[in-house]
Amino acid sequence: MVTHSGSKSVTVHDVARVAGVSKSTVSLVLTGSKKVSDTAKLKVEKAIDETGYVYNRDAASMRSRKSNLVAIVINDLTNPYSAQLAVGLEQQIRKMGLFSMLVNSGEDVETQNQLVRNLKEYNVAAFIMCPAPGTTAEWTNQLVDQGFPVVNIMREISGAKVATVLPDNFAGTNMATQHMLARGYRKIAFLGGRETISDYHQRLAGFTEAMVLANVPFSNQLCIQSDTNRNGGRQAMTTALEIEPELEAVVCFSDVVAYGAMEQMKLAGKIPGKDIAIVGFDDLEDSRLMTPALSTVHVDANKIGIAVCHILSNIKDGSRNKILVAVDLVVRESS
Amino acid sequence: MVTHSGSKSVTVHDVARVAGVSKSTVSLVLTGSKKVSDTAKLKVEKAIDETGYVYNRDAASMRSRKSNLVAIVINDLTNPYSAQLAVGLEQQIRKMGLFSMLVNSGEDVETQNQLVRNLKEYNVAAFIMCPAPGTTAEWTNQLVDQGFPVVNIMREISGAKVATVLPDNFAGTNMATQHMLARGYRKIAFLGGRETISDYHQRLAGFTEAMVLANVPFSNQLCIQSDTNRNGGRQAMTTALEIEPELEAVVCFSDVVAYGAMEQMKLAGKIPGKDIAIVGFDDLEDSRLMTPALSTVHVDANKIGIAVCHILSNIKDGSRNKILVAVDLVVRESS
DNA sequence: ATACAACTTTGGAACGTTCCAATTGCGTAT
DNA sequence: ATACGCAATTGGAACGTTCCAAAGTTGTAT
Repeated sequence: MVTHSGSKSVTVHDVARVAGVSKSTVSLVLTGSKKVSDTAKLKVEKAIDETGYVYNRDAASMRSRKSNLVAIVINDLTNPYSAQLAVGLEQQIRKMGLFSMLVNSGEDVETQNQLVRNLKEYNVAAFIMCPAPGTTAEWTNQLVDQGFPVVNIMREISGAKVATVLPDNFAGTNMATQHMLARGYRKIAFLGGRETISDYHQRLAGFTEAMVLANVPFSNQLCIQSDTNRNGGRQAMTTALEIEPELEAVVCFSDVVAYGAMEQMKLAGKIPGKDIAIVGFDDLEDSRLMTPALSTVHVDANKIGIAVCHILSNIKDGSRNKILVAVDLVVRESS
Repeated sequence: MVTHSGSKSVTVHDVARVAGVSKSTVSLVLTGSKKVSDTAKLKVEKAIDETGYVYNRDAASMRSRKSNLVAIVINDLTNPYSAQLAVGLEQQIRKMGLFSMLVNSGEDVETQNQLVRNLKEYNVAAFIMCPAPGTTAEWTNQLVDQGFPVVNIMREISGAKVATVLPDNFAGTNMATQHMLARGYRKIAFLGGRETISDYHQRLAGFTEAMVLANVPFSNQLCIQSDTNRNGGRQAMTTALEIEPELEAVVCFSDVVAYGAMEQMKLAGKIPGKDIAIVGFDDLEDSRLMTPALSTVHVDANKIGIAVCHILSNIKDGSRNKILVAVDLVVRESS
């Protein structure tokens, strides 16, 4: 409980006195009201400069019962894609004239619970959440029922009465897999991800549908779950090569998993992009700098930010729409 | 300016009525005062549960002129080390019973300016800043003079009257370089970083001192500046090999730069850790998963968090102490 | 029983803003 | 000149909390 700034602060009263108007007029200027004369506005602005006044949002938010503080609750900031997404969201939200704060749940549902409990006390205007695994529909709905606008991103919680913005996971892996098939590969594995995360199912489905439609036989054994980090990618690749030594291509759950898989491929004496084709998902900055440059499904963080803001600006409680953000396949050297 | 939660909220008055005590007593319980009887405390806590009361920090913060909201202003969240640092800081701050919010300046001093201006309005208790390039001492001092506790991290601004927490940059590269020298290498380059960032000088100094003390001649030409990202590492490595084709070892400004350098080495037909030894700085998660696993200077994000919190808890304005956080050399396969 | 200290509890004022209803100012039509 | 409408301005109340000084409740020593 650190003490706040020092000195007695400058208030609207002080500004009013200096400007020679009433505090109400100052308030009107501050809130950008149309019904204040230009002369008054000028006087007030001058007085604000002279006095070094700083707006007190706590007081404003308490009186007006409004807030322009949006909380972004991210599942894991150390995941490069999450970080990229967070940055994109932040920018879009600021463009809307709102202010965003970021907190990190670290994929821990209890931490997430704590954070949200605290954030409620800070009177946030809305929650943008990438929910930690284990987040229930009940919990989410409770938050909504308390009157907080909530938008979920990246992960879907079935039964939750919230708007959700997702990349088109199905289309992404579907395109990627079709691309591999078009290249003539038949022995294809799907690496990484876990059943506990909603997007896993969608990405896996995109893969299997492409395989089935192309009449290519494949084994569920070659759909290998793993942690969604570099190490997970290595393990999944190891397993894949044990099961199918003649593997021709892999479709990965994410770029980070692909990085691990490429690493492991090299250790096994296979050259990625030559002996085994590989494609990722996310299109991280690093992916075009890999050797070989990684083909991947590009997900535009800004588009997600825009979609979220769109929902935010015309939210009504109970709106449960789902927005799929289009993705593109970016073909590079690895496939 | 999104509208806040819906319904009329439950206040201390409501809790007081249900508990059968006065609002003052409720307030005492909420603030964890010692001078309230156990029976009263129990009644109040029960009433809080029953009514679903949520604390209104805006009101509290306005009246008490205190805040427990700490702003962490990060230079670039998409940089993995910054992200790791941010997460570590967040955890430590929460352990102190404070709440932290994260914002990202994206290395842009104008954005940083905007963010801080906004954050002041939110009555933050303190700023923890990794200042964007171009942040001046005047600007920083102004913030301090306005009464805000400020702690700078990672980057030092000369002339700024603020506490600063830094990894021991000099010792880090010094150890790393000594390690290379002990391995018998003599043709050593220092790759990455830019003069515009304060820690560049310290890390470079650690390198040159080790070289000089060992009586190893070296050329400034082999201290090659670059962007501190993967691409920068590639470019720096390219230049290094042009200047000195017989290069034996490289000390890198950061792990990310080292990643790029390793990439480029491979493209040039050199095997990292075998043909050319390489050491990084930061010790990112990924570094031990590289092939070869990257030797690096380990900087403990939690230690930095702890140091920051230490400063925060006994800050007095004008305190200008500088804390160097100890670092360790982690030797892996790459050297 | 009374006095006193120590501990608990309490109502009213205050924090800085916005909302509201009322008032002022001003130009135009009567 | 008077009345009217419209725009601009204004003082007081209110938001939900904490602070403060005063009052109430104990328990113990006289």
